[in-house]
Amino acid sequence: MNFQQLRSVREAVRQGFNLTVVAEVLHTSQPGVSRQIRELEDELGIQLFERAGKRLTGLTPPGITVLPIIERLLQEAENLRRAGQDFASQGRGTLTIAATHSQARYALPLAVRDFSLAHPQVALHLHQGTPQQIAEMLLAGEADIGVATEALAEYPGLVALPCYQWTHSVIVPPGHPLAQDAQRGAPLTLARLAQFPIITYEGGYTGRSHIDAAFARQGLALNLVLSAMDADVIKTYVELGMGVGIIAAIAYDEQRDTTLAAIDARHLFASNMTRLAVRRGSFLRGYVYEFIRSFASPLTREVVNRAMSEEAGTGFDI
Amino acid sequence: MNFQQLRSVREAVRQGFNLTVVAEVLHTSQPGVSRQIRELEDELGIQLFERAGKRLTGLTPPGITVLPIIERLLQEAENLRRAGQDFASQGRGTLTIAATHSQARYALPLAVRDFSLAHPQVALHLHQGTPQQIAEMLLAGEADIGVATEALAEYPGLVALPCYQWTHSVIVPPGHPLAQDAQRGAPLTLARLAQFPIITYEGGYTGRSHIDAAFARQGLALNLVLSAMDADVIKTYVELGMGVGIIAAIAYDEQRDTTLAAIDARHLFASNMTRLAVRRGSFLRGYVYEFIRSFASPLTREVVNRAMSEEAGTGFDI
DNA sequence: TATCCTTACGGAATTCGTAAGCATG
DNA sequence: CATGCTTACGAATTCCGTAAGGATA
Repeated sequence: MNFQQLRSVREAVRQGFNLTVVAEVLHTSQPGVSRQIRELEDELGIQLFERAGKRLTGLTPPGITVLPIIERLLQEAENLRRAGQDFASQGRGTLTIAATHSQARYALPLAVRDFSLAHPQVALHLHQGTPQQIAEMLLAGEADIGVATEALAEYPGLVALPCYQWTHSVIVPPGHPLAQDAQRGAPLTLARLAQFPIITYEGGYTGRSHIDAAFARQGLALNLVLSAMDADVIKTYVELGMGVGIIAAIAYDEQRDTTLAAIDARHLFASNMTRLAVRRGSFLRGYVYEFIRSFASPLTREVVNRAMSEEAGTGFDI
Repeated sequence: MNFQQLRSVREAVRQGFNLTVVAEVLHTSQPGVSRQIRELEDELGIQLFERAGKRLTGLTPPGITVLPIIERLLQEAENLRRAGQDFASQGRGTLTIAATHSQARYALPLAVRDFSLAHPQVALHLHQGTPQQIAEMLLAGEADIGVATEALAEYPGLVALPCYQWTHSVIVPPGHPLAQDAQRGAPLTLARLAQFPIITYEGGYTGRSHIDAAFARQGLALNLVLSAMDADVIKTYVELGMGVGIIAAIAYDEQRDTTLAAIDARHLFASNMTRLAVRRGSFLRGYVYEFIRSFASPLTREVVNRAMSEEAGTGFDI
């Protein structure tokens, strides 16, 4: 039994049982892969793959049982290598953060700047994507840390840690009827909001689910004129007068956004929990803990380790 | 990175950093072991072992961090092999049970007989030892299942499952004053018991702790004339009139033990919980689950799996 | 001085890629 | 007939054990 055999099996499953592709991915020859798999099957005494003639078509029941063990083995091997690097490279290394636009733009900058000052030797990579893409990157080991408000807590392969809570704000051009309401001290209601065309986040992004839920609960129709993946785009169209924006409160900056007025809307929509996730079972290099800590100070090394060793919870957004 | 390197490191720690011994244990040459370790250190880029001159003296901090990862890797490799055997050998195989004398003699026989009838292809091994030895055997992978009343729940590396509760009985020769008390209907008390020389289990065995605790709680001195590791020995000396025996109630059989009288003592001593333990993270072959089930029917495969995936509890005897 | 680890070296075994063969959609 | 897996074979590499060397308790 050796690691190359295990890699071949794992990759064969990932690549849809096409050994030619596996060989390319593993930078080796196709007969080599074929042999690795056969040798492992022989040593274990079981067929791992269903075969239609010569082609592999899927996993056998033993293969299904054994695959998780193989994946754990390979992950631990990866952990070993990382642990080595962590000690050997005295701070040098790479930190890959996968985040949604909102997080990358409004929540992460301070922590990222501080980290990069404290660890000039660490190359930072900031990837953007949907919450689902972020989760996939973490699971594939392509990112060390994921940050998003949605979805992360629903993957059992990930450990999602609550970072901070935030609420929505409504943004309008100055002089907009809603701005006048606010100046008169009239509290904003969903019914009033429903009278205007709305611009907000794409479905599945940045607390959009809570917006839909609030309108649905009161039986109101959301007159959505435009949806976008980030607050900057939303702001632009609100400035153009296309409608009323609903964005994360943290995305509005009074100093900078002088062409817009913000109205607090925390009483209208359920609050959101932004979570930071890592892959369950990963070895985290020392500076990864430090980044997490500087992003969300309650998340000490101990807290993170405890969460990682706990059983996968039910995990849904608050 | 390969498994032989990992085995060498693990064994070096286990054998007290003596590579000559490691080589013997691994059936290879000493320079081979030396090289395996050096190569792994080179590949990981860190020293795993402290060296005084040429001799290894202990683990470095990186070594301490990395050792648990190595142990997990090797255990998963073992799991993989076992899973293979489980499918390949269609029922054939080996089941090693480590138990205390009491369990082997009084609790296990029925389950063992049933199992051996149901699985004639499985070679059964019944090892006897102290609870500590049983735990060590499980941790070392030398036994599949451990059964004991003491200690097992205190090892975080083990998963201990409660099987059944039992209490103590007092045994005396017929005609003994205590037997006469019982015939008159006078309930047995600790104070009365303290008037006689006592024969019971060795410290650390079969509920002995609860016996000591009961006497201590009432400020009574236990007049221990003899202690033994198993009920059969105790019975023998009670028959000889050397003293009053305190044994597990299950160890007295009215049919067989005609030369002795038993007096229920469940009201005097805290009841005991016999536990079955397996190593945390082990792959259990199908028939292992079946044996567990037949020994303690509430312990279904699902119950066992759930317990194994739970976090290590505080774990002390009830 | 006995124990224990490292280095050096040569033979053996393993490993791997290329080329050819064969089955299947 | 193109795709995809297996078999065959030879070269290169790796692996491992023996023998010798050196440091330490």
